[in-house]
Amino acid sequence: MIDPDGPVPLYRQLADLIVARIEAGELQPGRPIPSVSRLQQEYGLARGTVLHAVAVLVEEGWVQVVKGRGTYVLPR
Amino acid sequence: MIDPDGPVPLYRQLADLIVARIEAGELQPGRPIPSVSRLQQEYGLARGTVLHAVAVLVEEGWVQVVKGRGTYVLPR
DNA sequence: GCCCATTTGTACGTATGTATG
DNA sequence: GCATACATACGTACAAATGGG
Repeated sequence: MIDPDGPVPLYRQLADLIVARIEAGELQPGRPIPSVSRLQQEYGLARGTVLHAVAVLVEEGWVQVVKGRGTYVLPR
Repeated sequence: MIDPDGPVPLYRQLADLIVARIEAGELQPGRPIPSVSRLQQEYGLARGTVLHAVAVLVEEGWVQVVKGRGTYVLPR
């Protein structure tokens, strides 16, 4: 899934992966994506790296973050 | 503010700048200086460079670092 | 109102790889 | 070779918001 040795930064790879899961319909609008801790475990990444990926997704309009609750997929 | 082309290393320039802000009373004893991320943004520097500058300030007795909280101006 | 678990936000410490002068 | 600087990444710690019991 994620290639730690490739030229693409891990946070970018993770962001792309989540987008793919959204586009595949696995993660649906209005529903939360896995929590930061969950993503950390799932992909074996550090917290900072996951947060970086989420920040990218917010910037690109894929998700919306609600502090204390979760990160939600936006409608398209 | 900071001159990337001058002979003075950026971390040294930043350290001097923060000292100036302390001496001007803008940053007060017992209060935190801007975070590493904040300083990165404010001055357009890399994380490592900011950390280097903070390390200099610690060495010179200007500030005290508290992990997870911030970097505080010491009383003089 | 109070505690507690969950979740996101912020922050510092350290390390590695790359590039430049 | 060395110092400087940037980007990335992991680790850890503390803070704030939410929701359930």
